[in-house]
Amino acid sequence: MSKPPARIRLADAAFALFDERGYEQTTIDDIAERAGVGRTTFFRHFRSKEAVIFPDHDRLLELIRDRLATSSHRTALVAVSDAVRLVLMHYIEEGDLARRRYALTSRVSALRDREIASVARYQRLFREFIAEWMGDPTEAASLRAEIMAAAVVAAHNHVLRRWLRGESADPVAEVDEAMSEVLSLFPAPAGEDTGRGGTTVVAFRTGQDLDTLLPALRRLVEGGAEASAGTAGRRPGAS
Amino acid sequence: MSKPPARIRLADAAFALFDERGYEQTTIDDIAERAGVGRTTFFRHFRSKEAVIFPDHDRLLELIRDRLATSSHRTALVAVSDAVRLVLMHYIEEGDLARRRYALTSRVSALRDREIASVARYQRLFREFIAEWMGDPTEAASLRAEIMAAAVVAAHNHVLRRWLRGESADPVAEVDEAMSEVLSLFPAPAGEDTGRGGTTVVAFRTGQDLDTLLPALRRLVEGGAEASAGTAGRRPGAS
DNA sequence: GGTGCAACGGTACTCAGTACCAGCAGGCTG
DNA sequence: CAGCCTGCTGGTACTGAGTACCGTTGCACC
Repeated sequence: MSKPPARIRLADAAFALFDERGYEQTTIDDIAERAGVGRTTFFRHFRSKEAVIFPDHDRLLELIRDRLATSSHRTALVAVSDAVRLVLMHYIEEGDLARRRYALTSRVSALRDREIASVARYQRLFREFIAEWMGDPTEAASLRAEIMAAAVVAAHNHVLRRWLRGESADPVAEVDEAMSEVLSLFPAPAGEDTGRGGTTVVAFRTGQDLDTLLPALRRLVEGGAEASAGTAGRRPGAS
Repeated sequence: MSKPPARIRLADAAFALFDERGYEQTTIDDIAERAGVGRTTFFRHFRSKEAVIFPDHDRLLELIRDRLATSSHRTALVAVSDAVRLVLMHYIEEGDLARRRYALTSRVSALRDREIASVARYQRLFREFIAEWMGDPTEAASLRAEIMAAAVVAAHNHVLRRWLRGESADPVAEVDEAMSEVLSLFPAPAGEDTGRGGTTVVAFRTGQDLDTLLPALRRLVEGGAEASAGTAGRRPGAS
């Protein structure tokens, strides 16, 4: 009966004590004592009290960075929505541990804040990747990259939280659905993923009927990418 | 020459010292001493060391809650994109103070994390408002609310940061633009803000030309909201 | 003057996190 | 075997944030 390594014992002890007495009511001394190690050893394995319950976000962040760097997707958004699956997978592999952590972060605001800060780092990575990928330094492109990254992360979090609450039996399928929902929000620029000669229809609402606006539609299609992109940002329904 | 109230003196002293020595290198004792008050008084005015430099998010959150509760906009997203302006306005009114805070949060990760956590609270409020407003408890609606809230906040933050960096002369106009960009991503359900009899065109990409898909388009338009909503999530370009 | 009250200062405490030092087991070399 | 290096460990002492409590001061109002 050889004892498991100190790191494992500390994590187990921490989770157990947090469950028993709550997070704030548990001191590092308590954790170290139950794990049968000295206080110093705790800080040798974990940077802080909060770090005990969180996964290694830095490593995961690096994993994602690599995945993005070597990705060969058609658009930045597809690459990112693919990479975000890594995060979901990581949590799923943790299984019950992830759920216990969720129960804690739901109750303790300090932990919730920390979780949110971690998520923000993923979002930032995505934003930078998208912006770089687009290679378009304009303001509009930068804003678009920001919104895209936020949408991907929000969709991921939504699915993840559903799974953590036990509301989802198949989170992988759900995240696929959620990602295509996000992708559908951001139609790819014309002539990019489809070959030339296709048709791009831009979404809008209008009080006119289809026949009335058909000529304008034809003009847009024939005008190519620039013309259709030019109207994408406006909202004809409001005029 | 009557001294300004202790709260102001403390905040001034804190900002000055943070600039001089850096955030971590400044202790509460330092701040209290420079402000000419006792250490106890510091904690009587601010809950923590971080709280000195942050605005009163709780109050602002309440302001926004009220604004949302009394808003009479056509869609939840419009109401939210309107309410988020309050946040921007608040920062703008702070003027130079907001910029000094930004310089600090950019350097000190603990402060950045705290800022992010605050922003997440706004986002959560927006998400809950949108979800409630939609009154649609389905999974798809819930996901949509989450993404909408994230997009609004991302767009706001983008404009705000530009202004904080001195890259924007007219942030109010910019946030208006950014919000209509967000609104254009989420077309309103049919028959809601436009009267009946209008036409809804759903965005998609296809390899076919306009004439080929025109019949299908007519069927969609005549089929009404359900039919068009049914195709909104798919991506014909991928099939 | 007395009373209530709000803000203040001081002391003492807990606890997270850091720095430093000393011990100890195992492997490797001479 | 002795010497030595290395990785892991425990202990002690310190700094600094945050809390609890208590006594004091200043001020308005009666």
